[in-house]
Amino acid sequence: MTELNEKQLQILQVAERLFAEKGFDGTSVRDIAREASINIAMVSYYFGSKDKMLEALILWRTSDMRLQLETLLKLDADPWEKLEKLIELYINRVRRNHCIYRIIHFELANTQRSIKIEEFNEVKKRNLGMIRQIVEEGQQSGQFRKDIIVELLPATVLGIYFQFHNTRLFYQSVLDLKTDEDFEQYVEHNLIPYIKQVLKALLKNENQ
Amino acid sequence: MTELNEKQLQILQVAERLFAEKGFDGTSVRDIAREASINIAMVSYYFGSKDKMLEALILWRTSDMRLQLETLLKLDADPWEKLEKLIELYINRVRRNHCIYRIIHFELANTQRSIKIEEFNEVKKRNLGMIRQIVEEGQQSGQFRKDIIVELLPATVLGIYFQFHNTRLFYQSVLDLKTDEDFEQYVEHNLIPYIKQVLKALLKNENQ
DNA sequence: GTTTAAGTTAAACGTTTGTTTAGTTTTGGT
DNA sequence: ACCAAAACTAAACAAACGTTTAACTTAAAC
Repeated sequence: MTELNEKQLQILQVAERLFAEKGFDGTSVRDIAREASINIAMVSYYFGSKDKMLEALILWRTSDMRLQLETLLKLDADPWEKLEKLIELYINRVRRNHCIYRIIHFELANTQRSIKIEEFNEVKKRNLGMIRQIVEEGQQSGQFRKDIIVELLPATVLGIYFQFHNTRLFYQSVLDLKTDEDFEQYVEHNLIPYIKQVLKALLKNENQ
Repeated sequence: MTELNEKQLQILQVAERLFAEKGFDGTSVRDIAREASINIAMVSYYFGSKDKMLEALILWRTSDMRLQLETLLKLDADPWEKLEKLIELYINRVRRNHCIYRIIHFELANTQRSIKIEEFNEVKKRNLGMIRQIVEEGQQSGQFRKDIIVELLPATVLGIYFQFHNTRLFYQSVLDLKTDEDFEQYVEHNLIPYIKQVLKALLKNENQ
């Protein structure tokens, strides 16, 4: 895949939404064609097959997914401030790309489907390296504790967020969040601060 | 659905594994019939349809999923000990039932599929009530801090665990976990202790 | 031993699936 | 204006899908 033209992007956008809503196997090429107002044959014409379209979709999205951590690193701020900004960056990226995240999580674990995700993993490794730098800064200044498994920090931030979304119906019932707006408001004003609180508590050096 | 006979259980067990591996839409009735060594028609004969079989599967599994929290509550132990036991109960249940959890998370969020999960939510609410009791115990003895959003504690425990599993390939690469055994060992000796550490840090009353 | 119901089967049902074909329209360079 | 390449379409393709049918076997009851 060299370059994507306008029509291809239009198809991928529709496909992304439908795959996230109904799953890859639950979405037919005809569904995509109908909603994208194109002919069924265009999928094969542009991407070769439905499977290759999924690969193109993942490739397209992941290439755009690197965190803007460089600027964060260079920022002359308190490690605690950097940590907050870091969490916000992560959550915002996930919120913007929640469709493709759903797809990747779902189809990746799918045994029979073999998607190329080396690039996806590379992005995650890069981001992990930057997190490690921020954590080490905090450790050197004595503000963060020493025994931190940095690798598990992304899983903590994203895990809490995804679990909240995946059990959405339960939380809407328990927390009395009637509308989608209520739900997003809770994420903004309660969930994200909670995630920050969790990481702060975890990283705080008690011996200081 | 009144009672499940041996054959029905055999079918559901195979279906559970395949749905978890390949998704509901990615698994055909013929796949299930082949692996369960039964005739294709038996699915419709016993359950009515493929969809109703999924409902029966979820109903069967969730009825068996209540945490044994009652004994934990009555235990005359330190709140910190109870917290540890609580986390172990949660994780162990998820590890035992990880297939049905995968299915529920992914098929539930599926827009077009309308599965009855009131019972599933009821179980979760019951469990949440018990967690609240344990937390309140710790708060009354002054060991836990007061401003805890109890509702988000299950999402924290399960979220970290699921995220670790969902991005398995990434973590196998980053943490150099070559075999399945290595992976499970890491969960046992690193991930679960980490989750305990997270919750302890979060709940600990600093003003004590 | 006969009867009745439940269990089980292979085959066929009508749809829907992803993909291809063969033909038409549009586009852009000369 | 012409032509070749690209874009696009309706129709058809075989394969796979979930489900139903009708016939057959087994099991239990009387």
